[in-house]
Amino acid sequence: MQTKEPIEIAIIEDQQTYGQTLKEVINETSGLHCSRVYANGESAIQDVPKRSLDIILVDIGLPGISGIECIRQLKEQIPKIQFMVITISEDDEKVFAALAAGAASYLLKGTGMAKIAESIKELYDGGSPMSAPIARKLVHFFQQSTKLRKNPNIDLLTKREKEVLELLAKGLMYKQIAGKLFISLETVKSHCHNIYEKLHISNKTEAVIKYYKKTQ
Amino acid sequence: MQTKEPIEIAIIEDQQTYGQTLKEVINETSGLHCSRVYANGESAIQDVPKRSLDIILVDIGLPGISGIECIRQLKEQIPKIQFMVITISEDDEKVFAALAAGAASYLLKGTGMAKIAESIKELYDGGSPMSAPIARKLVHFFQQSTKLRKNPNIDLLTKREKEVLELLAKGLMYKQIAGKLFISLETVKSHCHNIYEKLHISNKTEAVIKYYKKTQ
DNA sequence: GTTCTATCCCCCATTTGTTGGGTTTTTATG
DNA sequence: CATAAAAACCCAACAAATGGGGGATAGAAC
Repeated sequence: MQTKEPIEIAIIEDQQTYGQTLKEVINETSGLHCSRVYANGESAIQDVPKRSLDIILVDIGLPGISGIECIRQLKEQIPKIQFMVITISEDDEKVFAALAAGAASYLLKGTGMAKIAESIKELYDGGSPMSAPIARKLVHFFQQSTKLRKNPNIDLLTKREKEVLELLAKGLMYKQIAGKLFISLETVKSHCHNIYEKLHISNKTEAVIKYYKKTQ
Repeated sequence: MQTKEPIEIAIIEDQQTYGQTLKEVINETSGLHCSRVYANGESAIQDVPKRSLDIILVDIGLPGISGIECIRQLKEQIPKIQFMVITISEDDEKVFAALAAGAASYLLKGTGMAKIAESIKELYDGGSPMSAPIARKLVHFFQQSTKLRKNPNIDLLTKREKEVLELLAKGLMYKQIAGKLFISLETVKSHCHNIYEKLHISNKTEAVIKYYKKTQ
């Protein structure tokens, strides 16, 4: 069981002490192996493509090129490498930028070393370990982005009208909607007319815009 | 330290044995207290508003009203209650529906009891504990939803065509676009025709949809 | 019983999309 | 620089889709 290949790890961290500690802890953990600690993004971008790595731990507050930019570039070149951010900053902007850049895990500094080692394994096994507040941020983001009910007008629509709106938003023509709902073209027109009135708009395009805007 | 109020928990779970085990484990954990196990969504919806609860664990595969619907209704009535889904299903549809309905935590059945107890505390403290594959799904969703700006077709558009598309996406009519860009209606038509061809679509509405799909 | 919803119909104007021309300006490139 | 290609612009005529204004009917909901 101990004989299989260890997970190959590198670290990008400008604070020598912390980076060194991380490296030591990783190398003391069975199944994990860390060969390199890069002190900045530039050297990592230079060197990483020459190595065969599974996971890279990145601090995002680096001098010079930011950890986020570093992830973006390396992820594009070598998509199979997974990135774990380990940092102090937990402001939304950084978190979302890091994830958008390709990070799959985000831990706050302060996380215990044992937990970090465990998280590395979890990441390798297809998870996305997050510190508690980060996970919550993600869930919030998701909930916002799916919350369709921001538009109070939309509640004024009847069931049927909502159905029609959905289909409009898929790009169907009146004729196709009629076919799909087994009603006549005239009925579709009526429904749309009512929809437009209730939403205070005047055509299909605006309806679609309204529909997609609320999904923001 | 042990003197503060315990976290008040209820469970919605149709499988008696599992529900009972959960309850017992919770009540054996210091700081946690579970008074009720509801066997279905209906009874929970009836009774929960009368209690003062912090967290509800929900199985989504319930007879009758689904756990997801149950969360939606209760969350609307009492937003401060936090929901933790504990279920076997890990298909995207269920996961996303549950989170959209208001769940803040999602664990797969199979998670150890100790881990569940720990996760309850984490949830109460503002985290969003997720089983590994669920967390990864969320991250993927996020990355997709921010990344879709890679519609290669859109790069085929000329500068002017992009301008026109922008205005289409704002809901302007051809006539208005013509006015705004100081060109004739016929020119707008031409541009649109070319846009539709390049994007492999056939009308304004689809253009707007494509536009909004890529930008967010 | 009145109101709301869903369905259908007609007529007519407007908007949009297609086809098939053009001209001029800009850009690329040999 | 010359010239070809691409982009931006314009026109017309027609077809299709859309939107507005009238209706009307049946059934459900209140």
